[in-house]
Amino acid sequence: MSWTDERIETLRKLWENGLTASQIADELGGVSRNAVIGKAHRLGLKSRPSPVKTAEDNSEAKATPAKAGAERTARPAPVAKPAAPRVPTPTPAAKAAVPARPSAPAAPVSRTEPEASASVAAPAVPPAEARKPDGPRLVSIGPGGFIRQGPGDQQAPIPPAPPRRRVPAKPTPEMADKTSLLDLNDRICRWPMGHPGEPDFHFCGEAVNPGYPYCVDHCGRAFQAQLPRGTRRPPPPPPFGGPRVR
DNA sequence: CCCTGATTCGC
DNA sequence: GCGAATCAGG
Repeated sequence: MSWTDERIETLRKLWENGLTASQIADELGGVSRNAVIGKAHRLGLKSRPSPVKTAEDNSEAKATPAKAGAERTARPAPVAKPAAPRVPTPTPAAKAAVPARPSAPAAPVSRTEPEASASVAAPAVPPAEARKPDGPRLVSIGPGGFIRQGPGDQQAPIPPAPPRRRVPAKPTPEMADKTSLLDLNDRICRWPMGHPGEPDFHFCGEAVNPGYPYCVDHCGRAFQAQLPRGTRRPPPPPPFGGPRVR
């Protein structure tokens, strides 16, 4: 597959949005993570916190001859590589294929800049009960606070891990008016609707509550007032009948 | 092991 | 220019 203007633009956007190279590769489809990184560098997009130390800010680096030899300026032994066509690992099925990883330690929030980052970054996926805006019951009672549910009361089953998509997301008619990952900017609500990987996964798309990454409605869901100190929260139901009383 | 981005270098 | 191979840190 070639780098059309469109694909390059997508790459740019996603890269600057803080998505990982793998995610971008998935999104584009037909390219590898390496291809994305390579292209990004060629485009001059580089520089994002890399796990690998680039700058030799170590003063000892110069002072250590042995280390200097291992430096990548001169590659030691390129050597002949016989037949080692790297097996591209067909489909590691049990991987999450989310556009914006919920678990995101990669939370792009901290990627760009501590300050203005909050608005641009893809958000962590909100608590499960909040993902269904039309759901009747709210279980969250505030930041970090959740009412324990009884055993028979569980609601979110196991999210089956969708396989990684190696094919470009086809714009379907019914998705035409939905807000896709690519449509996100700091002015529209990025509240996820549905689950990443589902065919109709999209984002809210309303105008944001100024200063927040969500619209007014979803700000209300994302940022719930803390209960006053000393407020007793309803005790969780004892598991399986609770402790024996004697 | 998995992931990440960076770099090199044959094509 | 492209991207697989490789490196190196987390």
